Amino acid sequence: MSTTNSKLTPVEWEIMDAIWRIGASPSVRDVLEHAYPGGEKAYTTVQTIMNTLVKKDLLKTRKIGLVNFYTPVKTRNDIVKSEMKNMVSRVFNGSVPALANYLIDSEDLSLEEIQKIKELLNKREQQLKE
Amino acid sequence: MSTTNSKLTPVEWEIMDAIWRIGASPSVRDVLEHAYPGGEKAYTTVQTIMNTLVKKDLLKTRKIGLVNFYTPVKTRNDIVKSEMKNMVSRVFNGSVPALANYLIDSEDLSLEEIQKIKELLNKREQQLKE
DNA sequence: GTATACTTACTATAGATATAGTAGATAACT
DNA sequence: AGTTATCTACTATATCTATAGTAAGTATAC
Repeated sequence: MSTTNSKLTPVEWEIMDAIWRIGASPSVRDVLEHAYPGGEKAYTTVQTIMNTLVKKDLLKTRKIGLVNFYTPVKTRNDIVKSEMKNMVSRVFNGSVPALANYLIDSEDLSLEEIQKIKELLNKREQQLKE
Repeated sequence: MSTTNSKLTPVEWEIMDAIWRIGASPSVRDVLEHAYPGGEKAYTTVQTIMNTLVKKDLLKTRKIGLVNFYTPVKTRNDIVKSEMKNMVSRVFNGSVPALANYLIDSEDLSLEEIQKIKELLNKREQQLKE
């Protein structure tokens, strides 16, 4: 329920994404290697960001030996959901069809993509009709 | 073309939205009255934000007498487009159908909404088939 | 024509963001 | 056991965000 809306900054997204992708409880080192294999950020930078994510209640730590392991508190889908909700309410006045309308008009969808989306809609429609 | 991606903060959105709604070249006072009729923010706060929007190239000013009038440089749709592009690439791996899939699964669309969206898709499909 | 109101430009400040360094503890190699 | 690497905790700093105050100029209203 109470999604406790802590918006994620771009870098925080990057790091959360790495953690979700890893799919376990990685250490700072693990995240660093997955997210920035070319050394794009310093170890301590990643560490700091991960700790602010703990503060924001998006990660939990458990220490084993001297190493901290970070576990996501929320699923990616939880966060996506709240970002989308936010977007829809802020930008499309709360209307999903308005968003759909925008997408259909503005992104150039191919015929295949349109087809795919229609199938998804049909499937959903069937589900609803029970 | 070159959307010069300056992300808008929440308050900046609020204010830009007011300006777009007003639909002309409002002054600080105009915006204040439309966006915060209950005096939720100080005049100078709005003024400051509008000036940072000028710095970010989202507004242009023209002074008449001693009053500045602010004109949007971009349409709301321009900004929405770049935010959506951002969202899609960051969150849905660049795939609009993935977003569609998410929406169809997670927001509870009514049968009518589904119907409406299918119509939009059909229309678009027709257009494409020429 | 002086007091009042409104506007701008500039300044201030608390908090967040992004980035990273340093010190001290621990483990690991030789 | 001494050197080296690794990890945490803490600190530092520049920039941005959100908010607003102040000073000084210009109109307006008696």
